Amino acid sequence: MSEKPNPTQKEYLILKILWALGPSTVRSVHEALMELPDVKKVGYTTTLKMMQVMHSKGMLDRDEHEVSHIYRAIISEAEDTEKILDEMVDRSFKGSASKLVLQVLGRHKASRQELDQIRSFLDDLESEQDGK
Amino acid sequence: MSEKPNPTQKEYLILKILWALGPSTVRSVHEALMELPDVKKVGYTTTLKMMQVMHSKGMLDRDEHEVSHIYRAIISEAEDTEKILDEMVDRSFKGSASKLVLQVLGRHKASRQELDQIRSFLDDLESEQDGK
DNA sequence: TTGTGGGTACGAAAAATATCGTACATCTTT
DNA sequence: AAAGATGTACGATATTTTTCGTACCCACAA
Repeated sequence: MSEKPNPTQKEYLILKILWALGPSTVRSVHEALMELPDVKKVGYTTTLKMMQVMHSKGMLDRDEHEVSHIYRAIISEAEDTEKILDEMVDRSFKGSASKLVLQVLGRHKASRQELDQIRSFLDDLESEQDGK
Repeated sequence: MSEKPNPTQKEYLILKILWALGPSTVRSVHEALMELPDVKKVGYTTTLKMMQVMHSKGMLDRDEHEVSHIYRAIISEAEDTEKILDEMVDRSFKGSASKLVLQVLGRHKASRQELDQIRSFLDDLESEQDGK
């Protein structure tokens, strides 16, 4: 029964803005959208309609109490990230999370503090594995 | 005039199959596609056309030397993964690769060997930082 | 020679997305 | 009260994506 059509690319753009801004009016989203480089400029009603459709698809929630409605993404950025990461570990890294970790660390320099933080997290994981 | 329209969801499905199978004929891709759970069954010519369109969009490359052409994805799975990961670190984790690492490790259990592997990678990074 | 079983190409219809015009309602300011 | 500035709603149109039907090609078996 549940068909969950993932957001299209344009819809995803709106989601990202909503995640960045938090619950917002169509106006704010529209303006933020128009400021993004590389996005075609469209009229206000286009963004409005877009968000109305997303709402009817159950992607956005909205508070109609105020004159100008406040929209919020139903799926959180964290959930979205998690989903993508999980899928990536499975598919691209054949279930090996460490491969992904290595790749990420190789490409993005982390500070000494961050590295230490990871290290102590590893410690925790290991002692957990050793069985309490 | 390079407009790089990312693959749509259906197109992405085909890319994933191509990554999994390696260069293949439309027939193979179509069959693999039909075996996937949760995907609507469509006719062979649909998959064919889909791949022809992707080819004309420059997403797929093909060897027409043989009767039945062999298609391959132009962007590699690794490049795709990298792109997504980079974007994710920037946007979701505000540039902090370690946050992403922590989240991944927290959700996918890694073996002792894997953890050690990460650890030694961290060592390398640090000694690099300390200056040779 | 006449199927039959692959294949490709491709126009066109169907379906889904994206864009906009216009009608309407509410405030605020003149 | 009329004019502006903002907003929502929503039908229509435009554009893209997805799905097929059909025409054709070539090899091979009957």
